[in-house]
Amino acid sequence: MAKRTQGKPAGLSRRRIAAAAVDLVDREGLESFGVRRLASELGVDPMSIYNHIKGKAALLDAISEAVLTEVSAAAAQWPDDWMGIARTMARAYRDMAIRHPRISPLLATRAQTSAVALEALERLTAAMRRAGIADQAIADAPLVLFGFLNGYLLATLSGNPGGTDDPATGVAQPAFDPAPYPTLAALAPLQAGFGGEDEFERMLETVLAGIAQRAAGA
Amino acid sequence: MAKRTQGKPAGLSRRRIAAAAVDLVDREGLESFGVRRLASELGVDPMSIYNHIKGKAALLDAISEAVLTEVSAAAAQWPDDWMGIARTMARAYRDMAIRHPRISPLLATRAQTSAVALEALERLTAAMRRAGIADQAIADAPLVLFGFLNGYLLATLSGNPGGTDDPATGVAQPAFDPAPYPTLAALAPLQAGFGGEDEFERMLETVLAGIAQRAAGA
DNA sequence: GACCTATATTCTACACCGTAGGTAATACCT
DNA sequence: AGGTATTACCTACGGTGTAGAATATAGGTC
Repeated sequence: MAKRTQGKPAGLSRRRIAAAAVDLVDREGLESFGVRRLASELGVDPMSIYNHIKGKAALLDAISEAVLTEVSAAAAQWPDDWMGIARTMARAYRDMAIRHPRISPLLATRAQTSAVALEALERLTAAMRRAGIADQAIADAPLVLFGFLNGYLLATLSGNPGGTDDPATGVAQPAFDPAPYPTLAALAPLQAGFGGEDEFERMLETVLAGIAQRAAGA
Repeated sequence: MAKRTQGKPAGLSRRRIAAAAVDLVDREGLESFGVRRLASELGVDPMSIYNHIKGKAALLDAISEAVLTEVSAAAAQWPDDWMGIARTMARAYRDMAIRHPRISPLLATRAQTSAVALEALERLTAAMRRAGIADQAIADAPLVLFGFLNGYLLATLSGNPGGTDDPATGVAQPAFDPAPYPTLAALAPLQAGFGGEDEFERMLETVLAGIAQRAAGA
């Protein structure tokens, strides 16, 4: 009966589990992700994971934390002006989301209170204060910026503006009847770069312009 | 053996199922929602639902569609100017999200290609064209606006900016160590109305200002 | 009215899920 | 060397989505 291998160390750790979970979700998506799939990926009993992470919800938190850490690590040095900081943060955030398109919905859904997130917000708001902007405008800015980022990335990374297109060929198909929506149909060609870098930069500048205008006391 | 009641009509329909699903998610949340729960709510066998809606994914689509219809029905009459239309749409969208806070994550996550959604976008973009705005700015506007709306509502409706507060008393608790984040700590009082109407109006105007500035050819 | 067919409903069954509770083997500290 | 805490595993329970088959009603055709 001494067939068991129970106590033998499997080298599990919160870090290793989180890394494997990120990989697994990247490969197979959030839908099919689960404790048991992850355990079999790690060659381990499902229950072993519970010694390091309390449950599935905590597992998802660990995934969020792991990819968020990538974001703050991305920018080696930060600009001094608040707009530069905001731009750098937004781009690093988008780069991460593109690296992990199936994880980014998690970030948008779950409240962000981790240390890395708070550090980033502290950096941005401190720079805005240095620039002499009104406190209320500063307090509002992060929610406007990250609200937009989350919503925009959610929209562009999972689906497209009506219809399926082939990511390989990049050929978009309208997939809606153009007759009742003449303006949308006319505008469709301009949405060719949906989710692309140029589009992102345009929209980011649009949002930053709004924040800047309010910062200027408009 | 003639105890079965199988063929007896239960009065199911796509509409009735969707309405019950909306009610159920409103009451008990998305986490616990499922085909079986919904079926027992309707006093019906789980598989009966499949005669009207193909599966769980289609069920979630039906929920989205149902609440989206509320949005377009909300505005009795629309302004003529594009900013007025955008404001009206944004407010109706927020009202719906507040009525169904546990459903709104669904809208942000799933691509919106339903007729009601397209109609709304057609109305907005047509008004912008009438105002003589450059096509690229028009084409970008909906994604900026609804990106922000989805991200903002996601953030405000499920959780708050770091820490739990009691919705009854409305007393917010920072719940993060203020020492490493002096600016955030100083700004915390200004986030008292987190998720409130005043805050929403300020941020909506911020985003609209950005769109307007680009519309003006900046 | 009598028959036939399409459709709505239910039943059964399967593979999977998250996780509570209990047990064994190792690692670490004294 | 001995004792304890940690790590890992096993078993089991109640839940899930849904494929497949059985059955009773509704509606059209003669």
